[in-house]
Amino acid sequence: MAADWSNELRTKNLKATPNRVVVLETIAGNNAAMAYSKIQSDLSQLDRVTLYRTLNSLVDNGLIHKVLVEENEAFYATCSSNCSSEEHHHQHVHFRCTNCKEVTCVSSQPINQLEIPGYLVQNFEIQATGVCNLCL
Amino acid sequence: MAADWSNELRTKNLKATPNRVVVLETIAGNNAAMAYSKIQSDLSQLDRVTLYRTLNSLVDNGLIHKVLVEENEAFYATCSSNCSSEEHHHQHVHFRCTNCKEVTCVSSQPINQLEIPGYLVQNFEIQATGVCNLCL
DNA sequence: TATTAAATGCAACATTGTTGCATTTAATAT
DNA sequence: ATATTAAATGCAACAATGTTGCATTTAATA
Repeated sequence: MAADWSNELRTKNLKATPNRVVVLETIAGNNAAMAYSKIQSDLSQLDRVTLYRTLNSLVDNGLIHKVLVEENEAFYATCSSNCSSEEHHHQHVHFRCTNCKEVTCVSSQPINQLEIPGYLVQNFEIQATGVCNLCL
Repeated sequence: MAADWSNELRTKNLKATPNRVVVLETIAGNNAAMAYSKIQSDLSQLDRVTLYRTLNSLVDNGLIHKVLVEENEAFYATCSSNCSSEEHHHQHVHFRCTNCKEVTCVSSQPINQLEIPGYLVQNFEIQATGVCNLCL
């Protein structure tokens, strides 16, 4: 996606600090969603609290999204362009491969809208597990 | 669901200890999926490590399932009868209400199977956010 | 270049995850 | 009813992550 993270940050009214840019570059440079522990070890020079606050503000402002899988650890991936501070729209499936353990955002939109009678569905996401294309 | 948790436990080859029964009763007695912190405070007499191991083993053996929402905390709910140690099958949506903050398992099956070209999908679940029937 | 709101780094503490080990207990055989 | 045994428990201890406050630094702007 966006190579110029500084501009992306300013578009979201966030200061384009070196820390934020390197966090975005790190996550975007990962082929799959990136585990929190890997982000932290790859950026071990970065203060832990700063990373914590940076990730939160990037999620809050629609630049990255947080993927929760069955295990405990959170994964992060950069957002497509239609996310904002108000809402994250992900027309993809969060797929966790039981073989290689990678978590990838698969661009497949089998459902465009989820209807639940009596409920107002504002957002939804699908998490799938199985074997990914590379491991098959 | 099952009122006789002792038998349910033995069916899954787990010893029917008082601790496990009270954990199951507590979670089942909650109208919605129960936040970990609430489970712990409701069962504060229970050793924290025992609760941790109990929850894990109940999840592993298909008696409860773990629901992860966008926030950090895990929620737990009892399983329907078709779960096992091999696989959790949940023909429902995990719905988090942005108003009352409750996480409920909504029995709606808008999709029976998820197809992703090139991938083997073994299991999937849907997490939705919005406004629940009680808050509308 | 000066101003200022935001971001950072550090200390400190809270919560939850995790393992090892000695003790207790549920299930089973006798 | 009792003995046996594998599993469960409770406790200590430590690791990882979440979270806040505050003084200092810095990016954006005037």
